[in-house]
Amino acid sequence: MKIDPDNRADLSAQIAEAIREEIVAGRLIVDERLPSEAELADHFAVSRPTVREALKRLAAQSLIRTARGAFGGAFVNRLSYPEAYGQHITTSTLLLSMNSVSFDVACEARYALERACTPLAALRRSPDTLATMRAEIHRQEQPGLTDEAFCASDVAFHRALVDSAGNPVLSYQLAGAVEAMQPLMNMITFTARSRGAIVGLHTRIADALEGQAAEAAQAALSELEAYTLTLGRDVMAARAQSKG
Amino acid sequence: MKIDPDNRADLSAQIAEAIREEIVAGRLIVDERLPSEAELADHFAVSRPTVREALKRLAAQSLIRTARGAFGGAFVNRLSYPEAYGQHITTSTLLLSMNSVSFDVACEARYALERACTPLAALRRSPDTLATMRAEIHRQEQPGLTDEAFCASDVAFHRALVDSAGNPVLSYQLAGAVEAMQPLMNMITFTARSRGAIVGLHTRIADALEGQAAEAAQAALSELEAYTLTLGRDVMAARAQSKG
DNA sequence: ACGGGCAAATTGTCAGACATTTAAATGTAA
DNA sequence: TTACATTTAAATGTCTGACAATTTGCCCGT
Repeated sequence: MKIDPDNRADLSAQIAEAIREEIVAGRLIVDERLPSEAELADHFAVSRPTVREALKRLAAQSLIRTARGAFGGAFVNRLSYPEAYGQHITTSTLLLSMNSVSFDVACEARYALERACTPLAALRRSPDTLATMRAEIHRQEQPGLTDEAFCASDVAFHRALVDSAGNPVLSYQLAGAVEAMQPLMNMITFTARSRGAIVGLHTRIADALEGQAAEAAQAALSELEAYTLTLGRDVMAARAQSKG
Repeated sequence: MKIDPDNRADLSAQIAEAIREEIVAGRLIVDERLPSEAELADHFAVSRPTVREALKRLAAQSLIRTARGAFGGAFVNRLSYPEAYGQHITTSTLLLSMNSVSFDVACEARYALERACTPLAALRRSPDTLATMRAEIHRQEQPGLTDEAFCASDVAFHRALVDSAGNPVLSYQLAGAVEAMQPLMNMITFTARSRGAIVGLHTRIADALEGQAAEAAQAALSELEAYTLTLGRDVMAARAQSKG
């Protein structure tokens, strides 16, 4: 575990990278304790603040956790699903918002990925995820719901759909796609008419999954994609017009 | 932008979180300059090293970049696709390796996601991505190839397949699934016979995409999934036996 | 045997200083 | 006037040393 003495990059970045490689390569295993900050400073021939900056970088990525006190220190962290979810969603959301990704492209990606789940979801859907979908549909039928709350419920419905596939890796990968769309969806004004159409398609999807009809679920999902696309395009067109 | 004075968590973590929220909410926009470290230290009533630790946390997530010198400082970073790719891949790889995800589950997720790409890939495949797939197939036919190099080429082939869909958001989301499988795939010993079978299926996929036959591509992909699964299960069974 | 307090180890935070880098401002010469 | 060299100011990068807060284990007295 060494750093390049004539590298001009930040020492703390180099040290963080060196330790990260040890973790990724499996030479530092989960729950293993790293040397103390003083020992690391000695090893890399830098000061303690520099080591600390490196450790904070790793902590920000959930690669390590720290504990104070005797027998405390920095430990290799077991990356949990919730932590990974959070990081993935933050990154995906920022990637979309900062790179002016079009509504069309984001929408296409999201629905393509969701369609990938439907065969598995139809096979394995549980009473639990079905109940969640029904509950969200019911929420979406409430007339007093704000657009934002409607969107949030929409995300919850789609997450339940993805979770129905019963594959945590799939759920993790799709969390980014589904959640990252929310800011874009939030720009849409949902009329009573469009809400009705969406709720109808959600119901068709839930019914299809309950009846284990993968094809029907995919068809409804595709219709929902087409409908969402028209809603999004209307918003974008209106925005473009008000700008120009 | 404030921090809770009676929060027992690390000050640097609180400060990083406060700034991150400003960025995610869009109140700090891309390329905007943050106050200098001294000013931030003053604002949050902490010392400069504490502020620096917070900034390093944000830098580790590519949320900010720093520049030295006059008119330097910390700037909100535009999250680029390559940066997001890297973070996503690291997180996905560690998530799989640290949570003892079974070969079956990872394999199922990966191929389900790839199948989601094939309709779009058949529609939009470019000469460029087709050439990449052909080149990787050719590489995979070389007899002297190590198992590791074969795996790396396999990943490159599948990435080209995903990129064929021409949707950068889709490519980004799938990068994690495809790359994170590599360590698991690296445990497999590829015999000449199994390599031949895989190359054959790769060729069928490339041919199908070139002929814009989405159905045929999906069928070949499903066969590849089934074959990969048997290879993986053999390895896992052998491992379990040597252990017990 | 049990509980309380003490010591040690470790991270968290602070203060101040110096080094390094960068770009703008300034000065100088052709 | 223009081009180039120098100075200067501002900012991050790094170091040193110190103290605070926290946690654990151990010793000691009851």
